[in-house]
Amino acid sequence: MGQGHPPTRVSARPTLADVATLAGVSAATVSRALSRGDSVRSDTRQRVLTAIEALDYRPNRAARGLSTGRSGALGILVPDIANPFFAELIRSAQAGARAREKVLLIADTEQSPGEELDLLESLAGQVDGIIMCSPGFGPKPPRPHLADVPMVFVNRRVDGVPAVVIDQGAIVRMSVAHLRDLGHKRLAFMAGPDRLWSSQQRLDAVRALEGVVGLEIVVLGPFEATFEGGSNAAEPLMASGVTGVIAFNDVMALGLMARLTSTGVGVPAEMSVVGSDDVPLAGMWTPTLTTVAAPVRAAGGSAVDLLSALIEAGTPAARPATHMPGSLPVRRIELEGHLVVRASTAEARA
Amino acid sequence: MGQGHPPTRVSARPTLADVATLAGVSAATVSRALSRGDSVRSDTRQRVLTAIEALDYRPNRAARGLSTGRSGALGILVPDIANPFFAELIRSAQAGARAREKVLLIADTEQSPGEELDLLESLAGQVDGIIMCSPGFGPKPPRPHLADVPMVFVNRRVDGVPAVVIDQGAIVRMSVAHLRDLGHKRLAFMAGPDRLWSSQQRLDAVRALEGVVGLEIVVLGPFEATFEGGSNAAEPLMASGVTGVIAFNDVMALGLMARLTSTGVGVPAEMSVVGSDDVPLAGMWTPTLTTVAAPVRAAGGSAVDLLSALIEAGTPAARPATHMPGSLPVRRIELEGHLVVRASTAEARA
DNA sequence: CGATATGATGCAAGCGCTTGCACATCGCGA
DNA sequence: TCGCGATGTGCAAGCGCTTGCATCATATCG
Repeated sequence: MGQGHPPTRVSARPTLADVATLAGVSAATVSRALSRGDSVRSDTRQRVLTAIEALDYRPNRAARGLSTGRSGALGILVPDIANPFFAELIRSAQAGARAREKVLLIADTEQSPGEELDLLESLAGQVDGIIMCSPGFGPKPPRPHLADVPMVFVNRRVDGVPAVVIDQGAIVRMSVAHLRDLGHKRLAFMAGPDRLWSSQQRLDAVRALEGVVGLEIVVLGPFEATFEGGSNAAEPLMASGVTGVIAFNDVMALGLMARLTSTGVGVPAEMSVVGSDDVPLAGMWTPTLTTVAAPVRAAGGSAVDLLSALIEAGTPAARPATHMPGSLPVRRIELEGHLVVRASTAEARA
Repeated sequence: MGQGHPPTRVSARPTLADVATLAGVSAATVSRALSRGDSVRSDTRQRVLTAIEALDYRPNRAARGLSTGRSGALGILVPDIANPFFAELIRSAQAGARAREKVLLIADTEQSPGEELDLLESLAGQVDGIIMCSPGFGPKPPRPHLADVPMVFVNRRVDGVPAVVIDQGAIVRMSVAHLRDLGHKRLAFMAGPDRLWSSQQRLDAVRALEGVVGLEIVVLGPFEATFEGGSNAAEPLMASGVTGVIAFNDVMALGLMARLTSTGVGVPAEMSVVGSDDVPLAGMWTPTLTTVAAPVRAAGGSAVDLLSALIEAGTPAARPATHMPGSLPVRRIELEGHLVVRASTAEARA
């Protein structure tokens, strides 16, 4: 390509130049009218806009990208698309991206840490910034050239990397308060995998609560953050002699309830169960699950906002905060969930 | 951008030219070594490859795209990312895309037909081809300029548009055969939404089966293809007096079972239930669900294959089959699922 | 009323790559 | 020995856009 067609433009898509011609201005003006609408007289812009409309012109992203050095794409790395939590996160991120006329590249690590690095690298080459929802590898992005692409974490706090986090302590406190209000005295906390930041945070919150609220909390686990993991918790749970349990997330709670029910333990009659996230299934299960709804949509949107700000600022996330103090965007957004009371919790037996 | 830096290249990413210099050849040669490896002497290519390695060079997609007119991206339009069926489809499509060094742009219509058109249009501008899994609008892509981008449908048959379909008749036949083998004489078929191609196909298959296999099949519905939709089918189902039911998909089957169980109807003791798709949840439910597993991974992979072939052929899907007969790629791929027997089906009561 | 600051527009270069064509080189048969 | 087709490389144009600078028209001031 790139060679001299004899000037037989058949019916190719219109270009900037076509618009310019029709509007009677130069390509530069059209370009400016499109980007920073200022610096073009408003009647000129009007003419340009009309021409664009008339030709049904749409800018060529590749050309723009080549010129600006930005692809107009954002990447998001998740551990599992099928997980409703991440599916929802993706949706909201996508909505945010669309609103900014950017596209979202989704990479699914399928829970594999090895894959994760690979994907991260290949993403890094194609996008202007990355939203990391995958909790896989250690605290620092390993390969040096990755440091060049702005990045924000979701539900993971790493020194100096901007993040959107859901307040894990609040989740625990809400759950505990709910159960306490129902008269439960002895509670269990079903821990998720140690490697998850959110899991550690919850544990910390639990520990901070032990004793001080006049009830006993026993920690079970860790268990895998899956349906199966939840099932596996049933036995130790029953052995612990508590009347209420707080699960690390809904899927585990569901697994737990399934096992409980099938072994003849009544929920909530004999055991109250609280989940976390409020996945759609939580409202469909029998019994429906009391849970702390995660502000997922907000999280996705915020992540995109934050990332965009970072990109705008041309800040490769790791730049030392020496120069231009104060000019950096917010580097951390904290969100809070809310309790959704359903049928899996009830008053403690007298 | 695009302006004369005083030649102070700081530490920008290496370009083709850098590689060329290091390898002692021209940029053209490097380019050729990278694309069609023939037409370059093998020792030359070796030198080029070494240089690439040394510089950790990676081609700039925008530049390539601008030059070739191809973005190297594929689009996939799904009605719901969170639906495990589509999540899996996306995964396999993504794997296929990756293998071809292409990226996958995912668009989620969130079940809204209006949104769908919008998304389709905006996708069309950014990708080389589209995989349509969303069953929304009528038989023909509406806007004319969409006809320019190659497209393949999944589980939807449209005149002249290439497609990957899962044999719906086979699903019905397997399910029926299974129940018949268990001694059931009167069966119900729980229909999905009329607008779905797959739903219509199943209905046709059911009708074709009525009578001929010596059993009675009553058709219920249509119901929405959701958990709730399944629940709603419980009442008419019990009224129909059958002993076995074939649900349009797993999610509906699960909804049905939940309602059945909660109203005291034993599954499978009093009612055998067969689903379709084999979503992960099917194996976790109580009781576990007998279902016809859909060859989803194969479908995703095939869709990418088919689409790539189409793109390669430069065939905008609608070109009349006049010239170059036989040179067109396969236009339809048919896949078959298989029965997974679990605990939701049992022998008919004597 | 001429000099000057200001804002709007055009010019043209260049982003990093692909590719048609021209050219050099080689081996071969005549 | 020369001519000739292959074969392998290089040249340079151009993909559609952005943007620094020059230019020009207009508003502002002395």
